[in-house]
Amino acid sequence: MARAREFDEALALEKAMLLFWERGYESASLSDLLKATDLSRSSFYEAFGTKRKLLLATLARYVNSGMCGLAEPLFRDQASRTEIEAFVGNMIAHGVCEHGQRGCFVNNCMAELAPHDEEVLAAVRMARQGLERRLVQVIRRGQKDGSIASRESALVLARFIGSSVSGLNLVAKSRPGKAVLEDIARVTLSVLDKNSN
Amino acid sequence: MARAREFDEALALEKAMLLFWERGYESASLSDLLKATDLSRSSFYEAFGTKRKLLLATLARYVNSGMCGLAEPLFRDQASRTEIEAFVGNMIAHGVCEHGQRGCFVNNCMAELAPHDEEVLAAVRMARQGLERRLVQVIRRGQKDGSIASRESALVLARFIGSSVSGLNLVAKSRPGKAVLEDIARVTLSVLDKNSN
DNA sequence: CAGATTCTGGACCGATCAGTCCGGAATAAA
DNA sequence: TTTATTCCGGACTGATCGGTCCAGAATCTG
Repeated sequence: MARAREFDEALALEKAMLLFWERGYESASLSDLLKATDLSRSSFYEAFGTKRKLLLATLARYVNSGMCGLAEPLFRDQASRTEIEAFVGNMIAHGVCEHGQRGCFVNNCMAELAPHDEEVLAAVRMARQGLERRLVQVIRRGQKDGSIASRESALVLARFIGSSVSGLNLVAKSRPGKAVLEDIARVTLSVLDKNSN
Repeated sequence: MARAREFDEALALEKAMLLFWERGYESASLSDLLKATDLSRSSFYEAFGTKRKLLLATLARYVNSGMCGLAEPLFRDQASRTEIEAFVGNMIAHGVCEHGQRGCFVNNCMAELAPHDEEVLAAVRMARQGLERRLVQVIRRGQKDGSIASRESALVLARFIGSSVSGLNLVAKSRPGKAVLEDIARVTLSVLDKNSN
């Protein structure tokens, strides 16, 4: 009866996400988005509604893909301290790769839009909370198996790690070099040590 | 001979900075800037050139005002651990105040513009470097007077503190509440402790 | 094939963007 | 007052913004 859709909506969503991620929301224009997704104007609006709705959609995609895999170690079974270190390692690797200046998409949205957009703020909060909850589980496991100190509660440590990783991602945008990021990560992780002196 | 300038350029610069700080660069339109500075279009261009030049000028102003006073404790004579704590305390206070969603102007510029604007990147790097250098001095003093552990070099600790404060400022944009920020700050500062277990 | 449906390129919309320019009002010194 | 200088409101530019709409091409079922 009807003509079949000829473009891959999921793929277009990902392409759009990459553009928002790289350029931010405001400075990614509609023409940029059309070029990146290779969609016609009509198909674009048919598929995604408005630019703003598309942003929310890409944000959701990013979050429930585990930050595009960067947070994958944390979601392994039996994840403990080793996986936290792998997670932080992923952040460093991403921070020095060819697209390192992108940082973390959630953080970018938080910085650019959260202060003036309630909906984005809510989405970003959910994302942060999701990561924090998982970090609490992993840290708790680490505290049980002895790889992580118990002098601070798992919740407090999770918040600290979450904040530190955000800082790391942000600092990476000034391209300070891998060694600097590794120094920061090392000190950050030392907080988890049982004996740090 | 000539008519005297009737507006306060320094004041206008500050007003413009506040607008950029709150709204970011892209979404602060020229009309917004004119309204905020209370300048006519002509006077604006006469005084500041382009919007972009104005941004650089406000960024410079912010930096060499010591982040609008937030970093003031660090620049006191004999500054040591206490002043680092005061600095972090200022960040928290700023993060929960009525304009808390502004975060740090340098960080905002870094997040929004540094990846695609070489000049902003350079300015941001200079700013970060300035803070880092001062932190090194202060930490070194702390290590001498015994208030800060020496297991890590002053430079590494300075980078860690700098990154952590950036993270704190960023996290504050999601308005997590003062208690959360204080938890994060406490753990961050515990890295400076001689015995943290 | 016919008919139904959907795709797509591009014209078009009003609004806004950053930036330029001019002419008259205001203000000064001489 | 004359003259020089600056200030400023507002008209104006070309470009671009996000978003709508339509006509025709393409693709399907029957």
